[in-house]
Amino acid sequence: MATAALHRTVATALRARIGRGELAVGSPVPSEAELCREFGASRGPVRQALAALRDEGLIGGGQGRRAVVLTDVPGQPFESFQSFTRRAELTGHRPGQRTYDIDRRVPDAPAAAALGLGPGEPAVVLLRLRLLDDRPAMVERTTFIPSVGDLLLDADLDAGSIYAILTAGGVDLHAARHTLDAVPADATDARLLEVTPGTPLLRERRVTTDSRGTPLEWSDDRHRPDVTTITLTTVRGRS
Amino acid sequence: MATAALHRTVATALRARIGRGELAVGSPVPSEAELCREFGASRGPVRQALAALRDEGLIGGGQGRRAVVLTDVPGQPFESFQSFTRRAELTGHRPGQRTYDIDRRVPDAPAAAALGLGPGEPAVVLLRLRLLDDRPAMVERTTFIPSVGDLLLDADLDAGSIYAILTAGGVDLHAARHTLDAVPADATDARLLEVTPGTPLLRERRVTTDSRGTPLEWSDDRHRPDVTTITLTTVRGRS
DNA sequence: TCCCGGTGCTTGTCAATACAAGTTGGCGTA
DNA sequence: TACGCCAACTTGTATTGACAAGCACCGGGA
Repeated sequence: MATAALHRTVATALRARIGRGELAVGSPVPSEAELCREFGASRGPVRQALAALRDEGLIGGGQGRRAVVLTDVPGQPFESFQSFTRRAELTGHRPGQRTYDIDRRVPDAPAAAALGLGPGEPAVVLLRLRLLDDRPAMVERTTFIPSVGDLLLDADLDAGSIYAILTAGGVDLHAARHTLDAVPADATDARLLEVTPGTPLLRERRVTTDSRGTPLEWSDDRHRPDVTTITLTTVRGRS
Repeated sequence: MATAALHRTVATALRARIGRGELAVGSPVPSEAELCREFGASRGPVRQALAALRDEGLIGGGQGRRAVVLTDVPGQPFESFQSFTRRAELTGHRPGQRTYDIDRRVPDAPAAAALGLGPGEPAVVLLRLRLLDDRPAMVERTTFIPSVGDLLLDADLDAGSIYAILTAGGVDLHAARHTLDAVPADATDARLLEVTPGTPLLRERRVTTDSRGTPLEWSDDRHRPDVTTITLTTVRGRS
């Protein structure tokens, strides 16, 4: 962290300017040449930084045209997708949590399958309710492989973000595959989220892997749609 | 299409190899040096191609480590997120559609707001049912700004993909912002999707913009969760 | 046997340069 | 005035070269 890579420095600076409104939505981003002069960099790192912002949907543009600020709302990149706490903070709300159960035991079949565990192999299973400004927002049923989950057994789960605990513990959360659909609230969902059974809930099932493709975590999250929604931006890429 | 850019060529070739299983899941991707030799390219374009696959979640890896194939299922990049037809084809299903209404008129308030239209300004409003293997899958309520929607008024909407018609007509669909939640089926949803009213549906609201940030299209899509789900992959980026 | 360290390979970062391709705006002409 | 063309600017693409940082493996020494 001593001296960050140049392209990260540029990207972070531009993100900050957009966030502060210094670069307003609709206004043009400084040209590559200007950014090169300002940061004393060559075009390589500057273009890397701009490509990152482009992928996040913050800026648009095209060949021959100056890039333009499209929005100042970041479109749920990986970190805020992974961490309820982070997402809440970014949107200006207060996150909370109530842990109902955490235990080391044999997980149910879908979890075992997603994590690639053989029958009878144990895992760390978690049931947690997430709150947004003290209102029930999401029920979290998460299963971790033992080497990851063991980091959580001794931690104070009602204190903060699991994501923060894991990354601080050196866990390499690299990619996640999400499947979204809608389900009626079952009895447990209804009780914890304080809705009537059958209420439509947004379900997000997810498996998170490290950079080698090893599954680390499987989760079945159910959102109260009047409290939390999922927003994301997609950008026309190469293909 | 005469001669594609080199980095696109490399990316497309690698995607194809992964799709065909030639590069199996879990196996290492050829090193940058090998790809340079194979395609007669320098490291720049090769690295650009690998970065694209990394963003799509197809490969993982890290400094000093060979990249590894993570999955052979592409994680809904922009195109397949935008086009029901494309998504269906990629997953091996047969798309269909029934157009119930298309008209030029003043849109409802949410649509007008999303498209930045003043009160009384007209737009092209569409109501369509999408089918997957002849089963009702999704109700599409889409509103286009006039310059875009006019391309559709004369087209045969039951023939193919709107996305294809628009891009062929030179429309610059660049980025989309999606908001996902769950709602109970209303009377129209229930009739078209052949479910009982109140059934939980996955709702996707989306505004698509061009590369300057001008809104082109607003849509409220409701999915039957037992027929279609939304899957996507997120990758830990820079930030 | 186990651990340590070195070595070579691989990816990450950056510079300087060159040309292609597209956009924008202004100038001159019809 | 209106149109078209050209010049300047901007981004896209690609090369070459260089060094840093991390990883995997193998061999030697304790």
